[in-house]
Amino acid sequence: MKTTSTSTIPFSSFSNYGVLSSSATIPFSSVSTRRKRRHNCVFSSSKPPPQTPTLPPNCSDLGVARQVFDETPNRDRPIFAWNVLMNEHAKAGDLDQCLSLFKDMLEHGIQGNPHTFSCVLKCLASSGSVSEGAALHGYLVKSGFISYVAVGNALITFYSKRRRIDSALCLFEGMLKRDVVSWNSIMSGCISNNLAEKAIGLLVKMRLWGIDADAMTVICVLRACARTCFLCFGRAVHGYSIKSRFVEEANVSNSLIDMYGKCGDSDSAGRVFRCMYRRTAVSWTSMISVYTRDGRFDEAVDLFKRMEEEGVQPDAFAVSSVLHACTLGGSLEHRRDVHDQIIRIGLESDRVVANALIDMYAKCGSVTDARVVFDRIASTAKDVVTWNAMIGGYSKNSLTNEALSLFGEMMRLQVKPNCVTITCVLPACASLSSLEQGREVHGHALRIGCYSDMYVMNALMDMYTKSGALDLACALFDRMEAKDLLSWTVIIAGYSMHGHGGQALVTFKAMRAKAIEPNAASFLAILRACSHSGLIEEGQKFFDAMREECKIEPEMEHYSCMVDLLSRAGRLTEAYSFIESMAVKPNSSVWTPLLRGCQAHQDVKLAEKVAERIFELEPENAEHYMLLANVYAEAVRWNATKKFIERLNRRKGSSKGCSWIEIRGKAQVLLMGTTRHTPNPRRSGHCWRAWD
DNA sequence: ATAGGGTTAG
Repeated sequence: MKTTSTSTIPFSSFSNYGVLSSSATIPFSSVSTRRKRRHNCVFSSSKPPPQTPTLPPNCSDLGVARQVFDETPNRDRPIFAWNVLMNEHAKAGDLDQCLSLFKDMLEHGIQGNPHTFSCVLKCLASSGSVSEGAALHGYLVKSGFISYVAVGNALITFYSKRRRIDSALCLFEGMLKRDVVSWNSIMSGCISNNLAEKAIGLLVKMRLWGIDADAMTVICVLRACARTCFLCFGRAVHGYSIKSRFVEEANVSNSLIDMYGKCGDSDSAGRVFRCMYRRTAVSWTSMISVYTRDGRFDEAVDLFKRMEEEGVQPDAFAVSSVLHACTLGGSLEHRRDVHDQIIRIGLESDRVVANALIDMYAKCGSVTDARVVFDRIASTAKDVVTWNAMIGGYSKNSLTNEALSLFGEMMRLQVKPNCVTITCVLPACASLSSLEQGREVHGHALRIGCYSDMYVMNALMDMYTKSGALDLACALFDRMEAKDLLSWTVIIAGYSMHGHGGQALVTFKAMRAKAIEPNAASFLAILRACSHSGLIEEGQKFFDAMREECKIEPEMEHYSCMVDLLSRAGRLTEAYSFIESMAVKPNSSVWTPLLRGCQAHQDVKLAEKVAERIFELEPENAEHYMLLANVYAEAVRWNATKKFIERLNRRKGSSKGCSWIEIRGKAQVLLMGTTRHTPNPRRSGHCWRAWD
């Protein structure tokens, strides 16, 4: 080892080794044994008849093999036969069969060999309990099998996959013999257990130990770079993989694309993609995701279309990722094209694809289309994601009753909800202010055990504040050990909603004291609190702090909140000049609070001026005319009211009729006709309405 | 024996 002096930058220790001569030409031709994805057809129309122990059709000889094996007397069954059968069962995805064979083996007093144990550990890693694996670990130590590297490696993977990275690390440190696979396994375990930095540290150590990296090492390190956004190190690894010719391996290039994309360098990702000698479906999928992450949705969709043209059959992954691009920003035409292509390829019946389709249609506002896909999936084939996507779709589109009734159906069918389900359905309870339903969902959350899920806790608090139970929201807030920005924002908005402006201010300060940086939404919450409680100076201070200290550009809602704040306090001219000074063109939501202020403070002259600006912006919205009519009425300007209403009724093409009556010395304006712009009943103020 | 790509939440 002569590289110790340059080891501060790990890559330099790479470059000292140059090209790895022995394994450079055909480094990993044998690694391509990837688990085959089973294609689950979920649509009821094409459902195959149910059969109990399912074996893939091309593996029916496994059944025969098993039969022969079972009929053979134990003394004639070599250990090799046990291992082969166990491996085949594991490969077919039948882990129970594999494990029960192992138990039979032990009962027959047959001692396994390293192959047996790595197979069993693989099964336990994907389905078993930690205690079973730990028991086996104990046995392996006692029997001495632990000294086989392959056995130790399999144990590392087992502990990593069961999220016991400490045990994996402890085992790794204690290993007497380690090979590349040991290092790759522990690095990969660290990465999937959120210890990507540790993985990079391990790589440095590995180089110091003089162990040569292989293609898998490069793939692991690239994943660590992607996780930590360590672009410069990722570039160094790229350089190394060119020198070592690992880059010729499609899997390495795919990881490079992913790394560049996740580090925000989509141009480099594109360069790697274009330079590839042979692109696999994974390469295309990775590149589609890179463009999607970068907001280049059209390019993502184009790439998907090109994929098939260039002879690579898109799989469920490619399709799901392009659907994600369509969800975030594709045109209607793109969505139709992609859906047609999916049907043509025959992937519409894949469960993940169907779920992505539901999500796409729901997020793009066509809940009906989403529901069509949802209904086409056989009820036995629906998974939690399917239900969540549909319920969440209803929630997001303000179809609260549909969201709640679908959740009810899910419960009736005894589909087990998860934390995501809870966050999908809670907004529906919140928007109905239905404390009863909200509490019921809370009960489900308790039963599932969502108390450590931040999303659920925030959604619960939001629901309680909106259902009038601020005290319950506060109790949850106090009990949370970890609070994020959203938790604070929800509780500040809650105080604001219930008129506790002072408490909102205190909470906002407490949040900043914890070094949590407010965003646009939390500023809106605190501004609303100031406006509702008449805290004018404080509101102005927050508005200035938002722009100057936090460098957040105010959105229309912030402006309208400030106008509301000033207008309520009667500082109407100030509000007017505030609007005039805005950097962006104000819309009607900024003007209307001022018009309401004019009504409350009976400033007819300013009201007329403001109203004309609003009429220009939205001439079709009857609400605005009503507002001005009410200003006149409020100020007991009978003639003006009458004249204005006559003007309204003369308006060409107006489908609405307007009238007014006097009750107890006050004018009440009546609007008749169909409502294109459904008014908010909470804001109706002095007007009465007679619809149709 | 080890690895990479996708979907649902605020």
